[in-house]
Amino acid sequence: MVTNELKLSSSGDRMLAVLSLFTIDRSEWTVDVAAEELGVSATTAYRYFKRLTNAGLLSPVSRASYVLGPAIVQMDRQIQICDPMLRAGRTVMKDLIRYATEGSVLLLCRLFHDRVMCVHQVAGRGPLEPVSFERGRLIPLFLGATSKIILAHLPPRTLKSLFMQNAVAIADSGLGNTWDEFRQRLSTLRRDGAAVARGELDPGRVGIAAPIFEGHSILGSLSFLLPAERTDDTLIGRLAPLTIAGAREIERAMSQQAAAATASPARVRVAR
Amino acid sequence: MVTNELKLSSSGDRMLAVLSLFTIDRSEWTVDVAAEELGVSATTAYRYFKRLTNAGLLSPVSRASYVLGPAIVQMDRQIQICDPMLRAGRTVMKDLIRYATEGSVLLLCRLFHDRVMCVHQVAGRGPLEPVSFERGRLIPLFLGATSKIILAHLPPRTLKSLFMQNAVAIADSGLGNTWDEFRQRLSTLRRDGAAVARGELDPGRVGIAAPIFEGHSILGSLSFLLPAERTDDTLIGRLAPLTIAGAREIERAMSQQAAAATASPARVRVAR
DNA sequence: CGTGCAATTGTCAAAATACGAAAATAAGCA
DNA sequence: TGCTTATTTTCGTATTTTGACAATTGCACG
Repeated sequence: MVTNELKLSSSGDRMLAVLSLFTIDRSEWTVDVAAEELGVSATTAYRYFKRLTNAGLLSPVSRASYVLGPAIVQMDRQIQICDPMLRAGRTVMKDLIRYATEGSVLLLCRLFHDRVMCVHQVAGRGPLEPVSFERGRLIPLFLGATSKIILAHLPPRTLKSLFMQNAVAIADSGLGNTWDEFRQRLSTLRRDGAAVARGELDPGRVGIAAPIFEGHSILGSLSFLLPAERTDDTLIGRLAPLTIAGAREIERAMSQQAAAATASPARVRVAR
Repeated sequence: MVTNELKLSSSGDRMLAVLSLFTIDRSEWTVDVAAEELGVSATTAYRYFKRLTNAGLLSPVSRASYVLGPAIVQMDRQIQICDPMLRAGRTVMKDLIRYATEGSVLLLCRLFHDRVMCVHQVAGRGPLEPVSFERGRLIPLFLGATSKIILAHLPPRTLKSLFMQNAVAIADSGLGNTWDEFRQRLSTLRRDGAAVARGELDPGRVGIAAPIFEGHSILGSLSFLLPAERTDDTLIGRLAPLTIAGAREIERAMSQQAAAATASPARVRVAR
């Protein structure tokens, strides 16, 4: 029988697996239940929880339950302040949003395992319909411009195995029914330099996404989300090059940061 | 010789200690340097980094460096959405901020080890001077109204050991020069139900803080930060009871949440 | 202010694995 | 292509981890 549980060979991995139990749907765990879920004894589960609590990654709440802890909030702040892509992206995005029509949003996203995560979001002028793809949320690699342009730049062997395991999802999202079709579509995306998708994630929105690289490997993407009713091909034709240019700017800013960091050891000046 | 390094007896703890290497001042680490800092072999450090990277807690960046990873952003979102105190606090704070003068801020803070962390912040109307105590940031237990009101409600034995180890910091922050004075001041704070401090963290601000409990143990505090020039005793006299009432509301909302969660297993309904 | 029940922390020997050193690969870079 | 640096493997040994059980703590409830 094939299980889709991750094979965890070492004890350290098992302890970290505790963290992945905590999801939005199940945000509180008791030690007992977690022990059962993980397939370890209660004693061991208590040990894991204690360590994670000491590290601040978990925090006890009333009556024997635990939730994710404050160290996460702290580290998130650190990422906000220090993460190279986020730092570079923030500046560029603040600038770029001015070109957007009312009700638009800019997203900065990042590849994470086999999905894509939004790490920053800048809203434009005007009333804003809610964006379902908010900061911290994961979406599949096959849905939306944001994801597709990242997908298109994954290494061939990764693509092959993704295709094998997700043929249905891939067909559903219009990326082709055969491996050859799939390869073809992605190749086109790469040539165009940007992906455009209509209403794949949020019904009322059009997405335009450009890839962000570090060296030769794909890191994430920068995308415009525009209100569908006010978006035609002319607008897309104008904003696509802008998005691509923005992505290049982010890359440039990142490599400059990296160079500066090498010259004098990486220190960001901030109030502590 | 006394070292102030944490004694880490187990391997799991050592692995988690990797995470605490990452600070705002040193947000990028190479495996080699981290290995040296942790006092483990390079091989072991590679193992730790690999595990943490698999869990998404770290993320490689160019040229052999690592930074905190995307799982943290994801978990932070989860906390934003699910954390009982944050959920309860958000609602109450949005309401409460209306009572504040221009340029005010409301903070929701939480005890974390021997410090206090801001977990949520709501700005009032009007131009806002920067608040140094922003979300995710830690401050000592002895500085500012926010901290002092939490300190005042720690269990006696904790207070005793805190006093022993921080006599200087405590004296500096006006909490007393002797154990008896210290006890006296804290007792007064407890009786008042709220702490008031002027310019202890940000020079131009006055803080009014009320404690938030869960059961009998102190969890955190709710505080108003007001612009000092527009704040007199009359205003403080009005806002202090409001702050206290807000804290009680948060407690009530939390216990209601907990009750609801027990009735039907804890699930928060959110778009995924 | 006990009493009882659940939560949590020791104890200990067997079993698993983490450890470091050195060698082997892989990955940039010129 | 070579060269340097980063990362993974290998392997025998020492250390930890693990789980069953016992002991203890800590609330909640009367």
